[in-house]
Amino acid sequence: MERILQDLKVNIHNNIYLKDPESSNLGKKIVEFSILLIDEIGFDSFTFKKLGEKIGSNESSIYRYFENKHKLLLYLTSWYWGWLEYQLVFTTNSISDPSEKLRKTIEIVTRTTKEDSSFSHINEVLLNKIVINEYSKSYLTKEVDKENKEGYFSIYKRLVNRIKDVILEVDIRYPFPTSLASTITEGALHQHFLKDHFSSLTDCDEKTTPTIYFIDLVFNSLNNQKNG
Amino acid sequence: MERILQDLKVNIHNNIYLKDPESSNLGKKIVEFSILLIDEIGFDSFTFKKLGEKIGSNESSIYRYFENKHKLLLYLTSWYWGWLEYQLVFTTNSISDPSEKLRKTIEIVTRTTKEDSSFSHINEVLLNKIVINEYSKSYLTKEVDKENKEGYFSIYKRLVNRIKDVILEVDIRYPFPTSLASTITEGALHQHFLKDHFSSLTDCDEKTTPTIYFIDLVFNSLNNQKNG
DNA sequence: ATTTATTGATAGTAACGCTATTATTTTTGA
DNA sequence: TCAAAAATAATAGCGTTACTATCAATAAAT
Repeated sequence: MERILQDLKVNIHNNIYLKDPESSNLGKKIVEFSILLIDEIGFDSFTFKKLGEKIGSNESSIYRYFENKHKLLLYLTSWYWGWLEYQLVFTTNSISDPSEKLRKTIEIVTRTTKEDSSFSHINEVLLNKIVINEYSKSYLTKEVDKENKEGYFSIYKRLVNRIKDVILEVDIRYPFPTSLASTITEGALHQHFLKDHFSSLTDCDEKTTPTIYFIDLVFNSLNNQKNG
Repeated sequence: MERILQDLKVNIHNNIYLKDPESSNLGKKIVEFSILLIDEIGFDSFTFKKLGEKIGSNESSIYRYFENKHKLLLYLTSWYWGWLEYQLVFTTNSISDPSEKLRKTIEIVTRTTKEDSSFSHINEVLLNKIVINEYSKSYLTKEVDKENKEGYFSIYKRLVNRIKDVILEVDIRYPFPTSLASTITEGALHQHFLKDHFSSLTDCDEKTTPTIYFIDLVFNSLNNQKNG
């Protein structure tokens, strides 16, 4: 799997970028260092000018790859969800027992990324932190419907859909599989955020992980006689 | 209750504003029209200059009430959570049956605000929409820890804590009452957002409300023999 | 009626979010 | 290997944002 992941190129909707950042050294540096800089100063203070200074390149050159920092965030988060999706598919497709498969699925989606899988220039640990802290900002905009129609969120949607399918494999009669899938995905990010900044709003910590919480939550709702 | 709510003044941490907007006509106009304008153009495009034009007042005057638009958002969302908390307390404190109390609590927290309770100058219907679309932006910042220490999120935290207490009244042995409470609160906003913009990521719609989904989710987890 | 507080008007500044133009370097492919 | 093409860098510029400062005009309070 490690090898497969290393050779993998996440397929990102090509309207998100003006020029494919994977197609050049500068492009890769933009991606690599934008992750470091966004993690460091936050997306709100992040600018292409600062990024340019960081990589010894010019602001105007960065604009040839991405229209604006919003599109760059869409790129980074799409990459993250695509990467998670691959992990999900490769890890769970050999599991035949539906409950075991769901358990593993929840684990992959809700766990913290602990080590940089050395995927070339992309630091997945920091990218995971960025997704926790900034992902919501990519869709909480006035342009969300237009961008959704353009397909900018399709990888994320496909991921949530996969989770929904795994849920239904365990309990075909559960009435809210899609909402449960989106609750797990978004809720896990939220519990991680709370763990780091609002510990009084979560039971999760290093020991009681979001994974444990969500596995309990999900399996309590499935195969429950109340359904149907 | 209507009367009580009309006379109510939500108690907002006084470092959020420079001058209490409730203390003057201009202050009330700032609050009233900022809700309309943020709903109209979104928080990202919202500026004090535009608000000034809208209310026929000067940008610099608005700056005498709020340091910046971030603080104004904190004010509006704090007000919203305080208002919700009052509804919660007044509606549920007479309910003695814990399950019934929890059911009502979930309903209040997860439902859409349908009519403007004519609370003076504040349009709660639009404010509810603003909370759905913008609340995350108030805490997904680099300053969150400092602002949390200052107490800017205390109303929200108190609300989630109340929900946690109601959960524990139903099932004292449930191991994740705080996470469940924060999942309901944040998750409801998210499901409403999905319903409006990503219908393929939720089972909720006009008929199947977030309330129905969360009541099912919560009660499936409580009084479950697996606990303890 | 006059001090005091509030609001408005104007100006200014640094940074942001770009776009345009031209110069320089790097790549390529004939 | 040389010339054309492509990519990058440098510079400038423009409108807007996010303020701060100053001073004038009004309104409120004593």
